[in-house]
Amino acid sequence: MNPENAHLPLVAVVGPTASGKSALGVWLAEQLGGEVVACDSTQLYSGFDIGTAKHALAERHGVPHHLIDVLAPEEAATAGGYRQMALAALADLRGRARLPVFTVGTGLYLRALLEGLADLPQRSEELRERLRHSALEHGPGYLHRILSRLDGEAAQKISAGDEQKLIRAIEVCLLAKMPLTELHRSGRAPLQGWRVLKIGLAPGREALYARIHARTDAMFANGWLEEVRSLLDGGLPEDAKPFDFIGYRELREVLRRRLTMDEARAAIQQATRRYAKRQLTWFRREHAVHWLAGFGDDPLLQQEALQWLREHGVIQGRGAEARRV
RNA sequence: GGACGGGUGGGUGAGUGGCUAAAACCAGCAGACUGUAAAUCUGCCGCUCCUUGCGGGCUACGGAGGUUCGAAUCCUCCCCCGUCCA
Repeated sequence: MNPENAHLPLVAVVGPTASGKSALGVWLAEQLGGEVVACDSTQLYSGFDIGTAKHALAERHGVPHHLIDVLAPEEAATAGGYRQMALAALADLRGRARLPVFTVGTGLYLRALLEGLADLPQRSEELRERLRHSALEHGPGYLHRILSRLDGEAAQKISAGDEQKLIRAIEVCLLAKMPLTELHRSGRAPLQGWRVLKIGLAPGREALYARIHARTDAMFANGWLEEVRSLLDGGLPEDAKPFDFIGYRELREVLRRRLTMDEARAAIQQATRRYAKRQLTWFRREHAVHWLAGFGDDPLLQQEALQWLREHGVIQGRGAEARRV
């Protein structure tokens, strides 16, 4: 087999927020000669550090991290864009014979990378604006009726209340001049040349929630509010995409004096709990995940993870040897 | 001590005689999701039984009685909370 196409191992650590994905990712990378690749829609943005739980340099233990701080706050993250960047990162790692260790919070992005995306038109802000406008004029149900006409099958799958998904579906149909369903049928291009090993972190619900609460408090103590203040003082528009992220929107409201710190804290903890739940729902459906019950910073769990990877052909201090696997 | 106002399901809070296991919202649980995904959306949400049905039973609107064919809704007394007057 020619090395360019050899199936090299790729590790993906999935799990809900605050389950210790980064800690496990760094540790595994250290043990196995790898580098961390973040798969997180929020860590993509530079400047938004505390609330997105980016590892500080010291916590990275010298392990290179990729796909963190690669977008300016004014830019828009998308699944397709992430896929492109991740493919580039993978090519780089392959060239240097390093093991990629993905830390995955955004399930959609991982799926976009591994399974590919159908070849669909990109979003068009102008078209979306027009659709939103006529939706307002014609009242509820309008977008759903439009989609039914363009693509009945897609309309059945999307709830009439889900404006965001309806708009994307309509947008695709109009721009491609073809039903979305048909475009989906033409298939996607899955990732080639990598053998994916997924490890899932599944701490108990109560313990996870407790961590979420504690982490929120720690973020507050680390000057999260100050970070938000300086982002806004630096001239960033209040409606920049990252201000939609959990915590950033609440702290923006604190600075506008529409929320007290205590209210913000409670709202953030709650939103984070719900987010973790949605992640769990998504990851439960992910195929072939090796689930470990606990947190990623637990040494015992780390050993288990390492053991499992070894059993599956990931070789310590890999590099040239791994190519022979 | 007196005068009002109020006590409703985990929370807020609608409901002033039957259409009410009780609006709405929140929380919670479950789920969907191929380019906004830390987003967006959907379902369930007192207990229980079965032949899982716009099905049956039980419990529920501070407490105890009462009126009524029927009460969260009306009456009586009691308890508690708030405001005001002494």
